Amino acid sequence: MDPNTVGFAKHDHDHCISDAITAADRMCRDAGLQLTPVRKRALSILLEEHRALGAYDVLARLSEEGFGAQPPVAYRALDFLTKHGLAHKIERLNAFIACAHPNELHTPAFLICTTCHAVAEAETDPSHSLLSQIAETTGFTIARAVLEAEGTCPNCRKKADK
Amino acid sequence: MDPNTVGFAKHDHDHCISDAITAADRMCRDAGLQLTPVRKRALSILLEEHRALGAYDVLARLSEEGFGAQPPVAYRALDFLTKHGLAHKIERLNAFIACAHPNELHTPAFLICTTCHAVAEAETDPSHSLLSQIAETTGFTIARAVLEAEGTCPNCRKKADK
DNA sequence: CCTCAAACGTTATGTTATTACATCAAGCGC
DNA sequence: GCGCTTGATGTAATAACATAACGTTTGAGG
Repeated sequence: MDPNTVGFAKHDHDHCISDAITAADRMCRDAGLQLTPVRKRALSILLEEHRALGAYDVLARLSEEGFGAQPPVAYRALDFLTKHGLAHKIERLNAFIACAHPNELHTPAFLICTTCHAVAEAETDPSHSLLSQIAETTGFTIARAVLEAEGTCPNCRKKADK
Repeated sequence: MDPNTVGFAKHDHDHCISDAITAADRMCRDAGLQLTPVRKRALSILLEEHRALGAYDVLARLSEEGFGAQPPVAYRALDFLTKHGLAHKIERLNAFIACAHPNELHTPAFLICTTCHAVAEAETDPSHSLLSQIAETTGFTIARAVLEAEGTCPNCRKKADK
């Protein structure tokens, strides 16, 4: 995909990467968390794409750069990032993506384009969310939600219409 | 879990299995689909539980009964069932569950109890669903959606409160 | 300096899923 | 009936995703 799209819209990608790293640094400092070299590098690898990368894709990049070459190296870094809201796992793809809205407390929804494989993170309104309604009527207590949609992004749809 | 619960409420389970098989039979006949022995048996295996079973769990049961013992045997049967709305894949669990509302066109939402591992299928209102709102504002065309919530079911919550 | 906890590395293994190819049976035109 | 195609099944092999277990390193705090 075009690396200059996010949320299916153009933007300054280099800038968005460095901003995100800076924000992650501050967030971790404030929270007393260690954004170690592997973790930071894993995050920046994810940030370089607006699509989801498999753990082994990330691992390959990390090991090229002198980090460990075994799966736990990648999984531990990705666990850290997802645990602290710096990245998300896309269950449908068994893959990971950098969080587009760190700092904010959120239940993200993902839009996965099956044509160009871009993944956009959309904010949801927790108050009248689908799932909280269901939870209310059934008495189920939600701890974590997965909201993922597959389909065609606006860019790919335009191209297909031609 | 108690096999007599679904949607976290008691019901006549034997009856619900045979009803579902009958409905599947008719549906396939009407649609010109072949509900072959492996496929029918895979469906009934899923129906015996109100939790999600891994493909290899289903495979083990099938091979015990004289069907093939290799992964594609289970995956093909499960693909058929999910493709035609007789079962669903729970992405969070990499596992499969019989559909609780076959025939009806639906975008199901799943409530996964992390204590007893029961999985309930809830119907969603497609009209003011979260995701269709997002789709509208972004121009994304949704082909398929995954809605899954993890948490505590009413039964387990009651027990925990004691 | 010592201890503890967290991070990191590696080996080994477990779990989930697919590719590729052979066989078999039903439907169909001739 | 014969040969063709199509869809279903079976098997072997492998790919892709993920974790367990254990040793080493590092840095903070007593």
